[in-house]
Amino acid sequence: MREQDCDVCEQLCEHPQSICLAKAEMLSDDAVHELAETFKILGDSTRIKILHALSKRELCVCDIVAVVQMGQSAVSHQLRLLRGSRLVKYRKEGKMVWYSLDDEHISLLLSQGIEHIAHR
Amino acid sequence: MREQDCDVCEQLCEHPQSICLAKAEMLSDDAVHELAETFKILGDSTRIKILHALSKRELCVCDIVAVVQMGQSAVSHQLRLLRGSRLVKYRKEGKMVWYSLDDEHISLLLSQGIEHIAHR
DNA sequence: CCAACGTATGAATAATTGTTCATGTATTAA
DNA sequence: TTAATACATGAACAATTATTCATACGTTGG
Repeated sequence: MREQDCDVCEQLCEHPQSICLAKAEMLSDDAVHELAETFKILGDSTRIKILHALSKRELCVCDIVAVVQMGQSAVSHQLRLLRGSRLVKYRKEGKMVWYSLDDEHISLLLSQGIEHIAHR
Repeated sequence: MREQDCDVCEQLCEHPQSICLAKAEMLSDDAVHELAETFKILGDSTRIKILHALSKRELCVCDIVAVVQMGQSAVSHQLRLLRGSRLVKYRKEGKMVWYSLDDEHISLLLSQGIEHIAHR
């Protein structure tokens, strides 16, 4: 989209071209929503601990419980959310369920976040 | 830390070495909290829209209002949160305040997230 | 089959969060 | 100075969320 394609109507403080371009480039509602959902899932201390632990090695649920020091039920609820956002995957082995990060994206997202907070 | 450094006490389903290693590698409470806070801020549709728009160009508040189509007050509140997490920076020019992403990390975080949701 | 273990889930509650409304502050122009 | 504009903020309310408790499910060993 070229800047010229944007209607230019003079109005108070607004900058119509910027607004029009920004609207044109906007992500779809679905994408925005899914993105927000994903980050929302990342936005919890318990889940960050779980993900960070899983970024090093596969763990079964009761190991995760021991690592993050929360109740088994609470951990299971969080794991469900993490599965729902495809941030973790799992495999069953008898009674146990082994969790790991869904792919390397997730590790990258985490490190990117760690870099952000490290930068001051 | 070597695996051998970990106490190995037999216990139900737990894998003491994994647990011990995971605990040793754990992020500090502060880091975990700050990381979670940062992602939590990213985890809202309105703020995603704002950040995505700002990833293309600097915008003043009333442009942002027009782009995300929310009340000025709501946008201001969200901008405050974004400033608080150092996700955006701003400069004043007369009556207007121009916002932009704080640094390239933020863009990367966004694209990383977009890649994640794109991967199905 | 039964009991025990590892994990998942529904309901309830407490805490957190987003938006709106009303109002406040800072800057500019008249 | 006054009025208008651009933006920020406090309080209140509705909506969402995390944890706990109780219980259910699925697998294994006896």
